[in-house]
Amino acid sequence: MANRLKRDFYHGDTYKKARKLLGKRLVKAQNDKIISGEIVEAEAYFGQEDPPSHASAGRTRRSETMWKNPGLVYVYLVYGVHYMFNIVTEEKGKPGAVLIRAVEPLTGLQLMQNNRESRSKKNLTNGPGKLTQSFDITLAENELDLVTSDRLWIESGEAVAQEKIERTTRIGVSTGKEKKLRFYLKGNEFVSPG
DNA sequence: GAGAAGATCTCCT
DNA sequence: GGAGATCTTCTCA
Repeated sequence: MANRLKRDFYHGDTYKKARKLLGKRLVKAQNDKIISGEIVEAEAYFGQEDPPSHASAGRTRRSETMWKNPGLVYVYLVYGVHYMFNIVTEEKGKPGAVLIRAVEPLTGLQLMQNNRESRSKKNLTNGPGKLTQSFDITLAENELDLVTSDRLWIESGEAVAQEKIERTTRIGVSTGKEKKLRFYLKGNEFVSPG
């Protein structure tokens, strides 16, 4: 836990944070066991000027977390089936978040397979709905603070070379498709199929 | 209080 | 490659 990212990492431009989160380690404590994975894919979501972002509709009960302190976790349910895991960025009072779309499993493989009822390793975390299942992230984790929580946090990992980062348009959104706000590690097999 | 839509995954053909 | 699952949240009456 020594390498845990501090508040100032999350504070600031969402676009840059999405890119910088690649290569970092997402860590979850579950029943005294540790689950962790390297972030290999992320997307940036802004505020009012970004149609697919929940924040574009204004401050509502669901999206209120995006206006709160950077470093908080924003979790919500899509299609009544899958949880999405986001990290709040920007300063307090300004909406912004980074959606974690995929991670590469590092530790706790057994737990992940139990949480997802045993699939192939590659299928555990190569998509936003899958990784929340593997990490056992639900609405109960909404508004957790990654800086102070003792069950969910992010650690710094190996530095990622600029040329290994690919930038494309976001996936699964119906508006604002033209913006290239999705980042992923080139060639990594745990990046979502899209 | 009812109706519609959604930042996805899985199974089936 | 396509549809169904399944429920929270928001909008409008």
